[in-house]
Order: sequence, then C-alpha cells, then structure tokens
Amino acid sequence: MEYNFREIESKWRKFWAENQTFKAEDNALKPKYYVLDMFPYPSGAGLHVGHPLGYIASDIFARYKRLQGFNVLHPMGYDSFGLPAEQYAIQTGQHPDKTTKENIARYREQLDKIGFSFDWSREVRTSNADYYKWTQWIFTQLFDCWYNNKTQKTERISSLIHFFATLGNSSIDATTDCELTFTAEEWNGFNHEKKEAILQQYRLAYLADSWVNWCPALGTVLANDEVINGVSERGGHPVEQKKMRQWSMRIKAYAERLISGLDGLDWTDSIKDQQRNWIGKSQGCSVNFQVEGFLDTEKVIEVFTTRPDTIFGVSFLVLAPEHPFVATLTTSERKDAVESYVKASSLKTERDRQANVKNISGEFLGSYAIHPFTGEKVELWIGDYVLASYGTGAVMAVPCGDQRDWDFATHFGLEIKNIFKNIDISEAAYTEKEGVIADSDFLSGLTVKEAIPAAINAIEEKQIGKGKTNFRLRDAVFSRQRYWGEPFPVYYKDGLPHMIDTRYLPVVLPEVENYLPTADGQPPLGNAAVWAWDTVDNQVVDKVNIDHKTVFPLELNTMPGWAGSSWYFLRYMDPHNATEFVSKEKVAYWNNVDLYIGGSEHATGHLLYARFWTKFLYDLGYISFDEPFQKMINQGMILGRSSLVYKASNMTFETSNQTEISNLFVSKFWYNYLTTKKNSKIFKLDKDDLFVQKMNLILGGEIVNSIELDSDPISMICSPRHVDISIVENDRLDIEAFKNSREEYKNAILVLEEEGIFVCGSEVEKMSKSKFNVQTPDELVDKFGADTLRMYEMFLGPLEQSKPWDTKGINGVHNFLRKLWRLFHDHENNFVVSDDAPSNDSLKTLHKTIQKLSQDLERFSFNTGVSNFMIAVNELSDQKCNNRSILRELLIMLSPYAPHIAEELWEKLGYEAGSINVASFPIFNPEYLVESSFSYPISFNGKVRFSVELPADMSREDVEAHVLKLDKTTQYLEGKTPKKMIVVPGRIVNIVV
RNA sequence: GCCCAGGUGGCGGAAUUGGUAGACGCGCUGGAUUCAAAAUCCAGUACUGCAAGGUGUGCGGGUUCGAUUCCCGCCCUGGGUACCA
Repeated sequence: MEYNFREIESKWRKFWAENQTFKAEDNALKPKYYVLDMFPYPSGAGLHVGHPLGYIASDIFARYKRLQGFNVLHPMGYDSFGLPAEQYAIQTGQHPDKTTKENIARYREQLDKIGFSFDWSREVRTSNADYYKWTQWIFTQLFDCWYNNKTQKTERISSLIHFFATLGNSSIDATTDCELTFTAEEWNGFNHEKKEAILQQYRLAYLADSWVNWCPALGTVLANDEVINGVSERGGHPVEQKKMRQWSMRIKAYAERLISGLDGLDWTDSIKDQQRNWIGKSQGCSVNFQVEGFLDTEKVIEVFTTRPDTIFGVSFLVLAPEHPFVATLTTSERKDAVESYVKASSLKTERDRQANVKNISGEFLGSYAIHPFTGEKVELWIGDYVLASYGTGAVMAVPCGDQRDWDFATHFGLEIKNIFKNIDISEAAYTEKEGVIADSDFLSGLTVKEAIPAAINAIEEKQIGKGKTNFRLRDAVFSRQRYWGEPFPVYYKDGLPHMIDTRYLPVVLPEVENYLPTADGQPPLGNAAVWAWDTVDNQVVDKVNIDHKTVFPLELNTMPGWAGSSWYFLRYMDPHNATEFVSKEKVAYWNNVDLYIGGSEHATGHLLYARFWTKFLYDLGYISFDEPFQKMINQGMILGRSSLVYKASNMTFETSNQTEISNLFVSKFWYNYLTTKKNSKIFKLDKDDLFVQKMNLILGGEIVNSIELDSDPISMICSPRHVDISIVENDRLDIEAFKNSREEYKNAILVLEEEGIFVCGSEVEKMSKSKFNVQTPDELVDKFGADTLRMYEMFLGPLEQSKPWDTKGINGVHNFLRKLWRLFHDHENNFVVSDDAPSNDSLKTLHKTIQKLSQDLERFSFNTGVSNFMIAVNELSDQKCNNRSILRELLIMLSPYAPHIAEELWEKLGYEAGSINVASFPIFNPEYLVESSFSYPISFNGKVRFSVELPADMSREDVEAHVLKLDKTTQYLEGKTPKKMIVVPGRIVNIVV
C-alpha cells in the first residue's frame, strides 16, 4: 500500500502523546489564543460523526494559530455530573462514578483516534472533588454577595449589613425580593433570624419558597430552559408548578448587563436575539389604581405597562388569579364564581394554560378601581392570561391597543374605548407603536412617541407610579433533588442555612445505598448515613450525631448541571491550583476565550449562566474580563441519512393455489411503481401487469392472478421500515445481511430491480439509534483514516449549516490524500523530491493556495479550504511538481487539516519530527500571481458572448478601442452603434446596444 | 403569530467589495489500461435544442451598463419563542 494511513496515524498519535507536543505553556512572551469546545457530557452512547464536527474545526483553527506563532490554549474535559448516569445507576445499581469513568474512557479513546491537538494535561471533570471544591467555593461567594443597582456592581453582604445598620434599607437600590422598608433602628432591633431572613432576600444565592418546575417522573426540579413546551427537555416528561424551598440564583440582577454586553460579542445574531428575548427587557411605567371603597393605601393595585400613553383607554383591570388581593376585592355576589375560577386555574398546569391560549376565560370580581386621571369606575376582573410571576401580576386593560385585552373585552362584552385618532378598531386592536392619541385629556394630539414620556411625567408628578424597566428573565432555581451533582457546602442551624467555611471544602459527595428519593420524599442524599456537619471538628460525620448544638444536618439537594459548566473555561487556565480556583496571573495572561465552538442549543442555558458567573467574578476582582466567550461559532447539526425498505401492506393477492404471500419487501422502483398506480386510482393489477409478472417470476410459476390495492387514500401500499445503514451501500441493500439481521426477515420475499439489486429508499433525519442511521467516527477512521475523516467532515459544507451525513463523497477526499502522497513519491513508492528551483506555474499555484487558504481560515470557511487543497494538488500533479520548497509550504498549510500525513511527509522531507506544529504559516507573495494578460469576457447588454486575451496593463481606452475593432464585435453589434461601453480593467467589458 | 437563519445542477456545495453562475468533490456517461476486477488515467456532464441559439440561482416586481449578491412584496424549509402587559 502506498499511503499507509493506519501505520502513519498510530505512529504520530503515539509521538504526540509521548512528547506532549500540544502542551500549552503559561508563557507570557508569546501572544495567547484560547480555542475552546463546548463542554461535552460523556454519554454512554459514545460519539457519532456529528459530535466531532466542531472539535475538528476548532482543532484546525488551534493548529493554524500555533503556526502563526500564538501560544494556544486548546483544552478538553468533561461535564461529568448529570442525569443519565444517575438514571442508569437507579436501573443497574452501579455507582454513577464508575459508569461515568467508563464513558469518559470510551470518549477519550474515540477522541484520540481523530488526532486532536488537545492539551490533555489540563483536562477537568466537574465530578472530581478537586474541581467541584471550587464550584462550591463560588457558591459560597454568591451567598456572600448582593447586587447594588446604583453602581451596577456586585458587593459583599458585609457592606449591605453596614448600610442597614446605619441607614436602614429605604435609600438602597438593590436587586431584592424584600418589600419591607425599615430604618437603621428597626434593623438593629431585629433578632438574628429576622435579619437573616431579610438578607436572604438580597443574597445572590438565596433560599426561598418559589414556584418551581417540578417533574414528578424525574423526581426533580428543572430550570426554565430545561422545560420545553411544558415537558422536560430530557425524557419529555410532564412538568407541573409546585412551591418548594429551593436555592436560587439572583441572575435578574445582571439582566441589564447581560443584554447590553451582547453588543460587544462576536456571536451570531440569532443567538444574541435568543438571549435578548429570553431576558425580555421592556421599558414602561408602573401605575397605581385605588380601589373603590378602600381608603387604605395598602389596597392599591399596581400595574405595569409599556404603553402609559394609552392610560385613557383603560376600561378595566385584570388581575392574575393568584394575585393576593383577589379574595378581599371579591364581592359576596361574585364569591362563588371567583373562587371556583381561582381553584380551576390553580389546578391547571402551565402546559394547560399555554394550550388554551384561544380559550378566553375570567371572572368579574364585583368591585371597582378608580381611574387615576378621570376618576371613573373601572371594573376589576381576574383572568389567567395575566401571569402572577411577571410584572405585578395585574394589568390595566386597554382593549383598543392590545389584542389580548381586545379579545377579553369582546368576549365578555366590556367597553372598548378608542383613543387613537382616525383608527378603526372594530375588527382588531391597533397594536402599532405609532399614530396620534385622541380623547385623552393632556395627551390628545400627541404622537405615541411623544405621549409615552408625557404620560410617565404626569404619572410621576401625581406620585401614582414611576418609569420602570421590567425583565422577563426569572431567577434561576439552583437546587436539584438528585444524587449525581455537586453537594452544597451548607448545613442548617435553627432552620437557617450556614455556609461551611471555605477552608474545609470540598464537601465530598457521600455514598448512598440507592439513588432514589427516600421513603418520606427527601432527595437521594437523605439516604446517606454519613451526612451531618460537625462544627467543632469541621468535618462530615454520621447523622446519628446530629444534636443541633454542634452537629447539624447538611443540605440534601445537589447543584444543577449548569453549576460546573458555568466556570470551567477558567479552570483550564490553571487546572491544578490547590489554593485558588484560578490564579490572577494566569487569568490575566490567558484572558477570555477567543474562539468558542459548540451547538446553538445552549443559547438560553449555559451561555447565559456562564456570562452571569463571569460578571459576578469580575465584579469581585477575581478575573479581568466580564464576558467569557468573545467569538462563538455554532456548528450545525449533522443529520443522519436513514435507509428504508418497503414492506408490502394493504395488498390482497389472489393466487391460484391459495399460496400465502406475506413478509414481502419491494425495492424502491416497485415502491414508486405501486404508489403511482394507486395515485392514479388503479386499484387492481391484472396478470399482464408488470408487478404481477415480476411476482410470478419470483415465485416460479403462474401463481398470482391479480393483486388488489387498498383503495382507501390514507392507507399506504408499503410501509417504510428503517434498516441499519451498515448493511446498505450506496442505497444498495446487502440482502444476505438483511435476512440475517432479524428473525422476522429470515423468510422475507424481496422484489428486486431489473439489475437484480434491492435499492433502499432514504430519508434525512436526526441521527438516532432507533432509526439505525448512526454513523460512528471509529468505523470511518478504521476504513479511511483520521485525516480523511477530518477533511471530509469539513468538506461537507459550511460549519454553521446543518447538513445530511452521507459517506458517498468520502472516497473523493481519501483520493485527494493519496494524490498528495504521490506528489512525494514515484511509482515504486520511493520518496523523491527535487531541490531544483520551482517553476513559475508551481509558485503561482502555491501562492494562490496560500492566499485563498489564509482567507478561508480567517473567515472559518473550512469547506472551501479543503477544495483549495484539492485544486492545488491537482495542479501540482499536472505540473509534475515535486520541488521541496513548494511541497514544504504546502505541508505546513495542510497540517492543521490532515496532521498525521503532514507530520509523516514533513519528517520524510528531513525536518525534525513534531516541528511542523511550530513551523511558520507561509507568507503570501502577490508577485507570483501577476499575470501579463487577462482574458476579457466581452458582453453585450450584460450577456457574455466571447472573450479576448489582452495585456493586463492595457488602459481602459485602449481596451475599448481594441474591442470595438474586433470582427466578432461587429458581428454581435448587428450594424447598430453602441450606446455606451463599460470597461472594468481586469474584470469585464460590457457593450450597451 | 413574532424573531432568526436559509432556498443555486441528479447530490453535498462554490462564487470574499454587484462584474464570465455552477469552483471542488460525489454520482453518472464514454474511452484507455487489465485475462478480469479494483485502483489509476483521459474526455464529457445546469436545462433545452441537430445546431445557431434560448432559458436558468424559490416566486413576482424594482434599481443598475450588468443582480445568486442591493431594495420592495410573497411562498417554502429549518431553528427559537409563545398570553411577558
């Protein structure tokens, strides 16, 4: 074999590992470049060809940056806590740590085969105690901080206590749930419990009773981004709302910075938009409505609106059914109806509420609010289209300007005031934010844009509300009722949470006998015997020692999956630091991630949480930047191409000797044939029909007389069945393998095509085990080599696009590498290169390639990069070029894409092994591309007719004169005089007739 | 519904500031080599037409000497989101 990729690739993998070729030095002399792949969860299924797509791209870029003289940090590790390992543990009784390690080993084996230039000395695993020690540490820091809105900065809780003790809380602008106002004297008079309860409402990590997404099937709480359409992201189980005491993260505090920070990031608009929508900033104003019959200032209904300009269009107010005032504001006549409505909506899950968007429902409370400007009575309603958890849980309904209010008003026959000048609202609300306001006292005649600030002014002057910004973003629930996650460094004393001193971290995950919740419904950690905190010896001790004096119960929840992944990119900079989560020097040198590659599915989860923690750590001065990922590329999904066989169904065979015909599979041609028959309403196939004849041929006699096709238009003549793609090649089924693949296929009758082959149908869909369309990288590496796989995955198309996987083209890429090999070898596979001066053609090919390749790499266009290598090798082969100086440069450029073959040939060229990784990327010299002549396309009215070779430096005027004199020009002019002539030197000539 | 991305041969895709649409690869057709096959090499391959030519980048308009590229309207596919006041 000439190009022995198996030998070459194993040789260099070994070399790289032994020589630690890709170890990144924490060296401040070279400029740094940080290339990171999104943290993988090591699933039991291993990698399929879709997974390494991004890794290959980032690896190419990392290697390219090394060639440019950068000190490259390109690490890999595992997000190794998580649900699947735990569920597997529940099923099999195996410790998740064991199965996780096995999965990681398999991942590593698969990754190693592809030749990535990861610095494995920096590997991190979130489930390692020396990693989660620092996750716990960060949690304690969050607990110890609050957010100052005035300075837009995180501060230590001690500064807040100082404020409280000297000024009370009324002058503090903090992100808080605290509604109580107190003076310094009052604060100083509070007992410890009361103080701590108040502080909880300020802490960034806080314990609170909150409505959570409870998933009974998984037995745990889920974050908002883990719930998709009312079911769990993992497993698709129903989710309901439940009030539970949970740890939460006050991410809301950072909402403004999380939105504005997006502007400086080099991410796709689509991800930025997703984050913006998720955070959901809306600017508006709060307005207080007095309630009729209540002088008590406590009974004021506060609403939030983004359209204060429509305040004179208010015709009723709607409260959420959960609004605290509902019971008191309901009159006795309306009591029964309102109570049953409140009860009915409390029983609805969030999903039901979402599903019934079209179903308008609500009840009149019987009481009235007072319009703050007109003094008119305004009906009070409840309706479940108003959400308790957003804004104030109450809205001022303006049916003329809001479609939901319009629908509600129309449904219940409520008044619809029109406050828009010359706008018809009889069919629908007018929701555009433009136009002129009418019938609105001091706002009349103003445009919407003028009226909004004018209304806010008036509202503020009247002291019935103020301009306000609301966010849709909710605080993130941080507790999970699971075993396989980071334990909280928290014990409980008198019902209050206390942090374990950071000196004693990590608090190591205890052993349990089983991974299910306890009989009394506690999380799995409730099963642990040794799970109490001894505040004297500062260690975890047996629960029997709990005395609530010096030994206390520990937290039973664990942290969610996103805890460990919110800061892992920092740990890679300093993975073995035992005294800090990352040293200041190292974080200052490496800074944030220059290039982050991963899927877009983390848009509102990981990518938001990691930004939040980064801003937090930045505020505290631990790190020197407040955005973690400067540039991000989201690779598209690789879809599987499934193969289908067609099982005959809904066909009735009329046979001469009662032969039972079942288990019949037809090839693609016959599938199309039968479908066409049915579609043209031919339901009976006679003896002279092609398919009947074919059947008799197979059965060996005149057995089938006719076939009846089911005439029901819905029924399918043949039902497609997935077959394993490993027994199909180029859509051709391996019939033997098919029959042996399943018991029921043993006696299958196959109706083949003319050529005696069985052709499968195909479908492009997500890669999954159940569709038998999973392609693992391992098989392809075995068959073609890692270099071929790397280049082929890149060759498929633009990185960001999702595309179907199809191995059809892989031969083309493999042939390219063999052709490259032949450039360096003669027919007998002897290594032969020439030291002669290269030809001008070869220099031109080389420099054209340098130019295109650099441009392609800079814009992450890896697919065109591969094409350019192919073009270069084709041209050099045609030129019979084997010049060392040309091939050397070509190899350097190729080494990021196909590192193994590049190393091998580099060594053969006589350079030091491994040194191609630190060679210099060739410099483009435009002189080699200078052409003496240019072939001008000559077009008439924009249509190209012919071309003519002219000197490249010919002036515009000369080109024009020359072209006009040509016979062909005269021919195409057909006797007419040109109106205008456009000459773009070096580009085109266009003659307008 | 709203937001975002995309729509180019038989297929994956290319065309970087508006300038020869279909690079490169697959597949297919024909040929060379071979006892034969694989591999390799050569030629062809958008559609239509015998040809000259005509038509072509989802559809309909527009700007321009010239549009896959810019503008307006629409259709389709994929992703996100969903009573957010």
